[in-house]
Amino acid sequence: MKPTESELEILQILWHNGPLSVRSINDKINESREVGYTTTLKIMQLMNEKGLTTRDTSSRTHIYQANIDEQKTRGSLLSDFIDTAFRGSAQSLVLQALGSGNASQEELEEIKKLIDDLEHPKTEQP
Amino acid sequence: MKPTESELEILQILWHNGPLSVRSINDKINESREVGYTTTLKIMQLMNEKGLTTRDTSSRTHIYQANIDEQKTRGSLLSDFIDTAFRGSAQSLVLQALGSGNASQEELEEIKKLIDDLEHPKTEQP
DNA sequence: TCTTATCTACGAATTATTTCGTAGATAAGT
DNA sequence: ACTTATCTACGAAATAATTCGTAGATAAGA
Repeated sequence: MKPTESELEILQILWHNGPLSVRSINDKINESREVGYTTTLKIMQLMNEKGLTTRDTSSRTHIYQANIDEQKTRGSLLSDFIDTAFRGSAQSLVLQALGSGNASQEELEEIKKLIDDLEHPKTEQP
Repeated sequence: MKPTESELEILQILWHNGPLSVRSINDKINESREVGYTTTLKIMQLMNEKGLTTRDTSSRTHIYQANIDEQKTRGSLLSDFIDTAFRGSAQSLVLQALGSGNASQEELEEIKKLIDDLEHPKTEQP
């Protein structure tokens, strides 16, 4: 259920580039680190068995696509991470993330807006 | 340099309970999951070799204490996590963390305050 | 004292993940 | 047609992390 590091790396690529061949994904990975083609192939075959991806095998070159939702996956990875690294406190995590100067002025504004929305929820529109 | 899951679990216990024996730590771990005593012992011996902890061996029962800083460790785990799970965007992480209803009213207020401080930095007090 | 409990050290088995070589099939290029 | 490149599948080695059994030393309890 929880993707490994390598699997997550591939999922990110699929989420942001749509369905791709093993070759394309391996090329993208190799932009940042060196990995053999068959390594990537193997991992993607395993991902498929696990249901993390689906693939189109109608042509010789198989085309893979993500089969789990980006938001949901991020969500469960995050709550896992909050538990193990921040002892369950989302607040500590947010304070640390913002405190270390990781966000720009505009981003901070957006976050404030989100908080306001959360604090004063509007009734749903029809 | 980067602690494993088990190591992090132990570090959390040390950070929040001060120097402890292997027995104490193993007891604490067993409150949530079952693990043999020598397993914990082994991991702590490895942690010591890696410099994650120091220990007092003056009595037969060795007393371990954390040798890396909680804030710094959290910080580097977090930036790692933001890179791998949120493609480098601290903003996305914060929005997700707050959006999923993980924070209380008071926590949201505190976060807003922090943002205000970040946006309007005061000159340092002497 | 002697028996039992507790502790460390060590080595090795187990499990999970990543890595890649080789073989066989198909397609592309000449 | 034939030679080369590309693709999948498979198996197995390499690496990393966790798990625990056993042995020997020391302390505690009867």
